Amino acid sequence: MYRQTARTRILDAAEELFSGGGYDATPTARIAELAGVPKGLLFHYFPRKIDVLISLVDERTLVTEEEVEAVPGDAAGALSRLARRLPLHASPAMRRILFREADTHGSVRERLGRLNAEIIRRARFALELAMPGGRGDAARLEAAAATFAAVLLYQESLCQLTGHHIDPDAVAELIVHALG
Amino acid sequence: MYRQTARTRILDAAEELFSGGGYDATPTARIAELAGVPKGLLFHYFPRKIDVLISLVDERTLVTEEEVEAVPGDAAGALSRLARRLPLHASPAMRRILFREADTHGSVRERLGRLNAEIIRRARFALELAMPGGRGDAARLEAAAATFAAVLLYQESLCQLTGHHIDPDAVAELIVHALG
Amino acid sequence: MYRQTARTRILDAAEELFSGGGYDATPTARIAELAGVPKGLLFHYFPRKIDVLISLVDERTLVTEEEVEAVPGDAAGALSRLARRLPLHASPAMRRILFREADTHGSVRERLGRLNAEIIRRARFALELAMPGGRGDAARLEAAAATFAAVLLYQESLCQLTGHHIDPDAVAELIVHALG
Amino acid sequence: MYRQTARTRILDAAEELFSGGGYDATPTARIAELAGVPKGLLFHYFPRKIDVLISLVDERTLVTEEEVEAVPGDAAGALSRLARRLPLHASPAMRRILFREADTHGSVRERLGRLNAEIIRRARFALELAMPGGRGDAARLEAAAATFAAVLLYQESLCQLTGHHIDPDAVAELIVHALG
DNA sequence: CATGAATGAGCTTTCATTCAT
DNA sequence: AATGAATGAAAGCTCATTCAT
Repeated sequence: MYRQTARTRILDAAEELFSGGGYDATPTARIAELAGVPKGLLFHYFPRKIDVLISLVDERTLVTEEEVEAVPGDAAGALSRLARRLPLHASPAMRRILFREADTHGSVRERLGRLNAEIIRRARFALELAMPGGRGDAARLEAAAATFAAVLLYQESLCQLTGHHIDPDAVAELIVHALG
Repeated sequence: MYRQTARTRILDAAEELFSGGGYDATPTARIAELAGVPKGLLFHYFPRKIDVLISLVDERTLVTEEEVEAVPGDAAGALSRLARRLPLHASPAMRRILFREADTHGSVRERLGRLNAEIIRRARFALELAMPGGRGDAARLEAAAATFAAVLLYQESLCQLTGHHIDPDAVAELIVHALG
Repeated sequence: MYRQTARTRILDAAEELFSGGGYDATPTARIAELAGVPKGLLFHYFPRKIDVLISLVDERTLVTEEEVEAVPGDAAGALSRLARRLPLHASPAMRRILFREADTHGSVRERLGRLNAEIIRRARFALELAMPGGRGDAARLEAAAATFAAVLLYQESLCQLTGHHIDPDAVAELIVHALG
Repeated sequence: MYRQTARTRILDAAEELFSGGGYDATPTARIAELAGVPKGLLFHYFPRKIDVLISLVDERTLVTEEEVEAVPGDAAGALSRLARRLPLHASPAMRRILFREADTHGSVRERLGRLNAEIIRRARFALELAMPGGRGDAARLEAAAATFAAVLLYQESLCQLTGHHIDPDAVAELIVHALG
């Protein structure tokens, strides 16, 4: 009746519900209901509840690790671009799931770790290329990259939890200035 | 039989278990068991499960908001000191609970919000006092304070989730350099 | 395993137990046990315990409100027939439940109210038709109908609670005589 | 601290709560709370919960069984007076308890049985004395007395449950007319 | 008498998961 | 693949009752 769409609709429903109320607080029955499929079918596609989360992260979250070109001399611009285009292909809902359920299952944690590493790598790359002459030692550069990654990763959560908004562009400019 | 200790032991047990497996994944029965009290007694002190979490945050978490002295000229030192002494009186376990269960209940979120605001306030204060002449505009100072707060708040989670360690002292030095 | 019978067996068991010990004093576990189904299945069909009672009243209690023919001149006979055939399709057990749990839930109360109204309507109809000339004013006729309804409704409870038996036929004859 | 009032206040509270929500639905804790006494004290005065109900019925319900004078010739008046002054000394709340909890415990049932018997006895007495010559045979007189008792006992419940009001005076007049 | 912490059996309800069709 | 009834362990919570002080 649903052909290949049943599985997709289950994942759609789970994405919405996990992102809203959290994995633990979402019964499989509600996922099936929202997906419009019978409860049994859910377990046909995903033998255990955790498999829904795992598949979600596996299939709807992609940390892009390809090389990026950087324009020497415009480190701030490169960081801003990084902020606007996280190396993460994922819907806002999936992002929330990724951060929220990081300790629910290893596969989620692993994905988040990869994302963090990739952001750091790119930030480091941008800063290195952009600041010729290697002013500022390696340790400071490392701290700068890690700081930028932390801000990017938690900016959204922080805003949601504390109401305090952080402007990534301002942080980018700040960091570049620190290394300039 | 337990005098005034039963309630305390329940909170002790909850602190340990919530910090370990999370609020949702911890049955009240296990809390009681670890506390060495009958299940019913838990509900004598805490009518609903969520009240255990609320009391924990209420009683074992204190965001200190008193004024702090700052030494003009040593902004990096002030930030380092802030990092080493968060304006938060709480055990490591309670800290984990605070960050992890922020979306489980409003009272937890509120406490985390207050903590964030207080860190930003102190960081701003330290930076303002330390950099005479007001070099660097207000917006940049604001970004610097918020960045430092984000790093302090999530440093521990980040390390736990991604394995990547951030050195707050290095970040402090970086930020001060940016405003210098 | 049970086909369409599981739900029926649950209602059967509930009917027996509610009628015996009362709604409040009957644990859902005993209903399931008597029905020979697992506890969980009861909540599959009836999400809350009260839904068992509501369904019971809804499905196993019918107040028939169709018109009735009355033989002019034989009011006592009509009332006796009314007593023997209450406009209520329900087992003796369901009758007991109806009277006993009237304040447990609105739906039970509503059903009992409808039954009372219907008995009064029929009694009035029988008396009106049977006594040509309208001897006895309207108020007396109304009191007669209400009295007969009260006796019919509570006759069984009264007997059970006080041990005192009332003969509806004698009351019918009495009432007709009063209006004669 | 309360001297002899504690026990009284417990009974007061129980009377209010039993009459409102019913015996089963009233926790002993709420009784103690409303009475303003600690839970333990309740069980000092009443070892089991049911003892509260029993004491209530024992002490706050009195079926008066003394002789009554009847005025020959005014049966309707005698019945009306009986309706207005039930041979029952009890608050409206206690009345509700008596009818509602009749199957909760034997002592309540017994009291209700005594009340019913006494009403029948008085109604019979009034009718016998008032109608000289013994018109109407004994069986009809018996039915008349029982009918009047049924109406008096359940009039209040009926009104509460079905919304239908019965006027005892009209029933009195009706019954007397039936025997006249 | 007075107190309220302590006790544990039992309650309703939830839920992931299985399985026959 | 599709269906939803079936299952039972476990959850949160209630409550009459006990008891040490």
